Amino acid sequence: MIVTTENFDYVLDRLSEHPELSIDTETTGLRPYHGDRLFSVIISDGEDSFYFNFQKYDGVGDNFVLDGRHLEELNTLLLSDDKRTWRLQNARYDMAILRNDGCEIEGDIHDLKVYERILHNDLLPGEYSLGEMGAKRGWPKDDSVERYIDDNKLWTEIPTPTSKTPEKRKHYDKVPFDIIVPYGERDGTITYKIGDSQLASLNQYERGRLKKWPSILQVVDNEQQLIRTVYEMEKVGVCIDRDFCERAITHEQAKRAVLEEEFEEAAGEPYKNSRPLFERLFEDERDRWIMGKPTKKKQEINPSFSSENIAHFRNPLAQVVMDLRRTTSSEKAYLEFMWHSTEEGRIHANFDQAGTVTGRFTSSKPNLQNKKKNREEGEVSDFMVRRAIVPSPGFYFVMADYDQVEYRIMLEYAKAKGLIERVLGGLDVHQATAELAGISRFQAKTLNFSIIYGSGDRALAAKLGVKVKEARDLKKQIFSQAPQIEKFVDNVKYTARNRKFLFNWLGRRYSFSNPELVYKSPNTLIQGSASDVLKVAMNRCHRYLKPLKSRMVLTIHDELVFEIHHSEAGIEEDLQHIMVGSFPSKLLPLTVGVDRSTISLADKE
DNA sequence: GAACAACGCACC
DNA sequence: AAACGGTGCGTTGTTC
Repeated sequence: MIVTTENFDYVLDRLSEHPELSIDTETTGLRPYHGDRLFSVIISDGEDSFYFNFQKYDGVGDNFVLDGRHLEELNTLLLSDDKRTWRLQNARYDMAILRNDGCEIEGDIHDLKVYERILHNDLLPGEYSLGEMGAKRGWPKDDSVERYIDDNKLWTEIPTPTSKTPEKRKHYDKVPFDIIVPYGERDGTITYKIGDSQLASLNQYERGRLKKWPSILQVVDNEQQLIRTVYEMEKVGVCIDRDFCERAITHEQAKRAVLEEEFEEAAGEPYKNSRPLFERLFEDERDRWIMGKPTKKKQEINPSFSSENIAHFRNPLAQVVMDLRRTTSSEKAYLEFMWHSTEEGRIHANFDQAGTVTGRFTSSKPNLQNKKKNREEGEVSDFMVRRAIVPSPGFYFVMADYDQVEYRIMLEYAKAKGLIERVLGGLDVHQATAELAGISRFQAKTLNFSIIYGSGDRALAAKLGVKVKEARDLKKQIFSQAPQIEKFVDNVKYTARNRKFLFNWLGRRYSFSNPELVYKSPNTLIQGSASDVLKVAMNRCHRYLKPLKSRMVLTIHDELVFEIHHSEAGIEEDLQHIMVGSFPSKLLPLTVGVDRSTISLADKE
């Protein structure tokens, strides 16, 4: 029902009785950190959906339009009870939007996507939307608003500096009242009902759980806390050195212009990153082409023109292509930073804790987890992408990362005594493998990765640059010295194949209903275990930092980045300690390396 | 013309 | 017997 100025108090009273409510907002756009605002709030109690409208419409009576004072009142409901559970889809988004109007939610957050990942971790990426999750449970998708926007072209195409395809911004606030209201109310009801269904599934899991299996409730707990942790982290964001970006863009563009000219001169046509073009260009050295894998749809096998492969071409244009790809990608990264930064020069990227099967985060808009590190010597250029991210004034960066966390967790799982002893003695894990098996560190490292990634002998041989048989022998050699590793991998696969699911140390569940994908199970288990170590650590660090000025700003799979306030210098030791303690190891404790980085620009001057 | 597939490249 | 894991985002060419 629509909330009016007349029934407002009654509705608020009624809602305040409920320990569980769903909440959703309709907004002017999808960018809460770039000025988008809510124009309605929908709250459901399982029986009814209440549409709070804050926008004027032609032909809609004034009593249907609530104002700032109503929103303030509504906020008292949001804040009233820290025991209430709020159900939301993509909670951090609505929380950020609500904050723009001075509203904050107290209590527990039941995020549908987060729950769905924990409970039914075998859906396709697109199936964690409200529409799909509802449709799966028998409540068909309502696309009336999307359709209206499309049919009436209620969107604007905004050109972006990083892409040829413009961004399509939809104007939800232009959708007529009588179309948006039932749609909003329905979404509210479905949000509530999906929440019910998820709680039922959770109870079922717990009832069917055997004593020896870890409880999925630990994962639920940790993920629930994590929503607030990530919310705060996104709110802080990171500081961008925009002057640096601008200089870097000029630099990269100049470089690109020279290279493009060079390319066109030699090739006789403008540069394009195109397979057919490369096939023509490098025609006369077919003998050096590396063929790829058969494609999914058609059984085609195409040559690969990746930089790794064309590096061995005779034609000097190969180098130009490599340089061009590198330059454009750097240029894009800086442009992306400029595009996503706010007027204050900050980026509030999106960190999705439910974005992956294993439990890892994804990062987008922009993705801050794939920015170039420039670790090779001689690769030092005047500009490095990560240098565009700087500490806020008054802070310095601390980057804390787990040392070879996945391999260490595997040793712990496998109880690989010989290797563990060597690592405890101070060797890094690859060196330990090398010494135990009597091979080079490079060979050991490659092999370790192949175990963790579940790669076959052929892929391993390709990486090592040897024959398949030699790769197989090398593997045998290591397994004979560290039989527990082989046993661990076999056991995991055996369980995945026969029981069809696995738990990691915290209780996260992984399905393996498709036997063809069982080879991934050791990787899933190890990668996922490491991801939960980091997620536990994130909550603990966040709690530790709460009374302080210092804060967590980034999470990159096995690394946390903090801004430490100068007045709190030294607390990185505590954070390191918290991170180490977040995995309950019995044989091989994790270790965490800490790097301190540049003081902020403002402090330098 | 939009949607999809395939690829390339950055990260862990 | 054999399968190299998990991501986001850009371009290009193909298909509907």
